[in-house]
Order: sequence, then structure tokens, then C-alpha cells
Amino acid sequence: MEKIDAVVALAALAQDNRLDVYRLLVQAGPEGMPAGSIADALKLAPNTLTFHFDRLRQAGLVSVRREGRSMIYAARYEAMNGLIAYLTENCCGGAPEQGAPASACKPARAKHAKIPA
Amino acid sequence: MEKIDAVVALAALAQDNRLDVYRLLVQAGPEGMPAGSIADALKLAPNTLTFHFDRLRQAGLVSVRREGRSMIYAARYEAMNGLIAYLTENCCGGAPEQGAPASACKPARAKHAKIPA
DNA sequence: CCGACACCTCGATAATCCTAGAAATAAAGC
DNA sequence: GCTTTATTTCTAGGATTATCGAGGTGTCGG
Repeated sequence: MEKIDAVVALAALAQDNRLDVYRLLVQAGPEGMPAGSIADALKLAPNTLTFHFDRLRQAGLVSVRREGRSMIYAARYEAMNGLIAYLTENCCGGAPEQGAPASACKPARAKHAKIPA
Repeated sequence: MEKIDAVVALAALAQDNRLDVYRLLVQAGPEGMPAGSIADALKLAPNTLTFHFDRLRQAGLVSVRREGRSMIYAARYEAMNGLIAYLTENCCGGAPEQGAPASACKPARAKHAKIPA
């Protein structure tokens, strides 16, 4: 994952309502959830919700498909994997170790010092 | 980690210059780095840098200490650990599995369906 | 075809964000 | 004490963001 993609994904998740939307979609599973149900669950106006969906979609975090009158949104797990991998590799003390518990971010001594742009 | 903390941390990292600053600090290691060196490395005006430091500090992602005339900023690794843990637990398919590769985010069937506020 | 439903697009607005210039504060050295 | 160096604070600007009301598009049932 490139830096620019990470920034976009982070920005997409860095908002109360969007984080709620994304978490709801994760819980909904691979089949996703219609926009209306999400609006009901989170008490958001449909047009406001569309705005947030666009941002999540632009960040690659969700996918959409039409089903009759409904738009079904679903979480794209690869995107979250990519983001977590980016953070682990670039913002923690180097590559994650095999033995260590998942995402153990420890201090590191500039192992691979180059900052990939 | 609470949701509000996650949103603040995500927002702090969701900006080009700040992500650069944070990555540089991670590479600098636990002792950190003086503000001036960071300004030089990233070609940022000192006052602009202060603005971004404030945001990172408010998010708990960095710490500061004075050393003579310099302000030494350092990454707080626990914060990143907390953020990654939050994303893994709340935005992936449930708790990370022991056997799985670190941060393997897989589709899940609403295992613990309650959304912690 | 027509009405009802689900959702999106457009336009406007208040709030927040990022950057930069000017001036202030803190520490070190002479 | 005065000057230099390192960084912050103050103030202001343009850009971006989140939300809302009004209106439009696409789909289903009859």
C-alpha cells in the first residue's frame, strides 16, 4: 500500500459517523447491508450517508452493488488488511515478528531507514 | 482503546505531513528527535510543524521533552499498538487469531454484534 | 402508465483544517 | 545584560469538511 492510499484510508475512518458505518458493515459480513438499514441503525439522513459512503468507497474500504431498489454496501476486508499492514510496517518498529503477538509495535532502531514516498 | 480515541488518532495520522513526521519519529527510535531536525528533514516551517506536533500529541501518538534549547519529540509506540488493536478488534472480522499471520482481517459473521460506543 | 419507495445529486452553510508571517518566550554563550 | 538559536504563540487567510433541504433518478407493484 502506498502512502497516499494510507492517508486516504485513514481520513475515511477518522470520522465518527464513518467509523460507525464501517464497523457496522464489518459486522454485517461479506454480503453487506442496504443503505436504508444503515441509515436506520445509525440515525443518519440518506443524503448525509451517501456523502460518507462516497468517502469510504473512494478509499477502497467498501464496495457497492445494486439489488432492486436498494444499494447494498459491504466492507472490503483487503483494504483494512492493507492499512493495518502499512501501519505495522511503516509506523511501528519495523516488520512484524513471527513469534510476537499480532501487531506488537515496539521501538526500533531505524532498521530500513528509507522512507518510501 | 475507546472509539473517540481511535477517531482522534486516525485523524492525527490522516494527513500527509503528519504521517511523515510520525514515520520519521518511529525510525528515530525511543530517544526521539529535535523539532529542528524534523523541520529540516521534511522541509516544513517551524510554526507549521508545531501545529502538527500538537495534533499528534493530543492524539497521544508522540511525547515531548525539553533538552537545552531543543524540544525532543518521540513516538509513543503504545498508542500505535492501541490503534492497531482497535482496528483489528472492531473493524476486522472479530478478534485476531493466534495461528493467523499478524493482522489477518477476514470476513466475519457478526460474532459479537454489540457496537461498543 | 402511475404512484410509492429507495437512494442520489445539487446548492448552500457553518465549522474545521492547514499554512504562513510576525512577534513572543526560553535557553545558551559571551 | 545582550545576542543568537530553537521553538512556540498569535493572527489571519484560503481550502476542505460535514450536514441539511429541495429536487431528481431508477425500480417495483399494480
